Amino acid sequence: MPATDSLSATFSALADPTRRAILARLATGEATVTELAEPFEISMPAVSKHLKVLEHAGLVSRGREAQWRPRRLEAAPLKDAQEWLDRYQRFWNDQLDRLTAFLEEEK
Amino acid sequence: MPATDSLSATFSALADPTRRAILARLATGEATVTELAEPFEISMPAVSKHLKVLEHAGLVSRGREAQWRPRRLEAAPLKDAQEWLDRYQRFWNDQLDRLTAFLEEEK
DNA sequence: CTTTTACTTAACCAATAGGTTATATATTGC
DNA sequence: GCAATATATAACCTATTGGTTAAGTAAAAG
Repeated sequence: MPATDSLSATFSALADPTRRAILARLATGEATVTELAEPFEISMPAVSKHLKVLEHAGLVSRGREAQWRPRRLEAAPLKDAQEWLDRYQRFWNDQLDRLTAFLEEEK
Repeated sequence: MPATDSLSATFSALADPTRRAILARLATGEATVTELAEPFEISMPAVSKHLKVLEHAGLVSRGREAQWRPRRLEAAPLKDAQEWLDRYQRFWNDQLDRLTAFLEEEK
């Protein structure tokens, strides 16, 4: 069962620290592949593959300017991910409340 | 480079629709493995494996009651995931604003 | 038109993921 | 103690992931 749905693609793309770092870099503005690759000790093709994963999830788009292919952050899928998580917000609040109550009890 | 950090484990766990469905079920309350497996057409061991992934990410905890091992939702890691996404919130707002402005322009 | 720069694609590899069936373990109920 | 129920583990298979090196393409610059 390949995870073809969009939310799975998004979470899957976010599940790698290199890819999250790339997104963090793109949050500061457009960047070329070489610029994006610079902080990492992996090869350019490896970065290309990470970018392809991010593009497939719709998190990054590709421009063209001479021989550069500047990448841009596309945040829309992140919004979907956040909306999915929103539905669980009450649980971590509840659980924190219970923890707080318990610690209060202990005193 | 195996993704050992906690955020990667969380996003990775969320990247599968079966596991998200399990979490959704657990949001309605504790459930046994058999109960959790019921909606899916996969075998019990497959469900067991999904549960192990969720437990490894700290999203689910395991109780014991007679021969049952009821699972419970643990929402804390979801909070971390949301906080990571929070930092991008302004981007999807910005991009929506730009889109709105553009559509306004077109009229 | 050749070289340099900036990528991308192909071919390969080892490790992981997600599934299976078959076998073990633990607890309850007769 | 023995059978039934609930779950876990083992052994196996295939596809995907994340990396590599080597070869291909595209635009700019000499």
